[in-house]
Amino acid sequence: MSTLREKILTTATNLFQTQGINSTGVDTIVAVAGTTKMTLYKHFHSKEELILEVLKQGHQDFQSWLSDKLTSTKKPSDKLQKLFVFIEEWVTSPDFIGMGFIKASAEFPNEASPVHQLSSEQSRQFRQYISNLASDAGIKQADILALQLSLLFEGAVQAEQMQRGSGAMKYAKKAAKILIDGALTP
Amino acid sequence: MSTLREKILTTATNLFQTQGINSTGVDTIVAVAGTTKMTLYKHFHSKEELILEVLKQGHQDFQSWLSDKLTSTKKPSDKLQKLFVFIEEWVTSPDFIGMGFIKASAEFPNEASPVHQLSSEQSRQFRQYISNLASDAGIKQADILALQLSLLFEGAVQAEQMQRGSGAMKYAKKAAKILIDGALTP
DNA sequence: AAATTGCTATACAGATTAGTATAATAAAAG
DNA sequence: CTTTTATTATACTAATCTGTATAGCAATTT
Repeated sequence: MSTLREKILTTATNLFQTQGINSTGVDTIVAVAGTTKMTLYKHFHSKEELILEVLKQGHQDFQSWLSDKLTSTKKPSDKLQKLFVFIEEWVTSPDFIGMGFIKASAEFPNEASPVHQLSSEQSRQFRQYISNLASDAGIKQADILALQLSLLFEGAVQAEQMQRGSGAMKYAKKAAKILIDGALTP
Repeated sequence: MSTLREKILTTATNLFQTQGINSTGVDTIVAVAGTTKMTLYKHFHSKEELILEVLKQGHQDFQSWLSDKLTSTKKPSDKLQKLFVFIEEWVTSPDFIGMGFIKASAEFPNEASPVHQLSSEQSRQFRQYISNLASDAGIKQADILALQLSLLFEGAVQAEQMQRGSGAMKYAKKAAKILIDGALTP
């Protein structure tokens, strides 16, 4: 396993989030990663492929991290509540740089774009993950609640990126609690 | 008053939203608008100024449209509820192309960028507008409710852009009603 | 009639972009 | 020892980008 490939991936992840995807050239990526363009293009056939791999890696890391965090919580209805607690920790941690698929879908609005399609798919997967948690908690219309919670989540990530330290996720969490409690007691 | 300036503005607004801001060159804008680069640069000193003007115009149009819609509703507490009804109409209308400041802040993540700063300011203004409606309705912690409602709004606009016809705003509206009702009856 | 104004058309400069070609270096594997 | 593999370094191509320079046209204004 090449360590340079991972170095390029993490460097690109950071630059894409902090400077924008289209605004970050491959020359900048290799310079920061401390390698050359030839090496980058041996590991990734094109910039688009690099973008897609960055998205895949980021989403996988996030989902793994979240699943790990939630294993300690046993009761299904508690998991749904804990979800936003952990997400708030993540968002307010100093090394939070945003959610890949949110920025990517904004920078690639054309629905025919592979980047847009992957972003859309990842957003759908995350919503499905929440929906499964809601189902396990015995909530009837789990899909609807999952959609509403994901709106709060994505809106808060966006708000946090627009102005760091806005505390958006704190109040998203409180709103989520109201919606979850409402869905739990029919 | 030049009509070409407006033509350039509306053309740029559409292209920015459908193709992305950084992905849309001034050559494309003038070609679609049916004019030349010289004319564009007579009306706007730079592409950045054009972007800023597009944002200002879009935000002003949206706020005017929303204020007009809400004048027919007299009772303050009803206004807050009606807000999401009108916004859902707007989002589901066929000529909906998204919210300028949401995409702009994603494409210009650097906080030092004037485009990012204006986007952030417009988001803040919209939240303040909601907060004022909440205050008029007699809600105590109006700022918190306004933040939560704006998260639902921005999340839903984002979701609608990620997948048209997702119906995200419909359920954002229902979530908003729950939060508003909860805030109205303490 | 002359001058100003708004716009078109075209060509260009200078910078940046994604991606490739080629040669050299260093280390590991045969 | 020799060959393969991974990487570096540099130079390059071809396209694209923002912004400007120059010249001309057409309508309005003075």
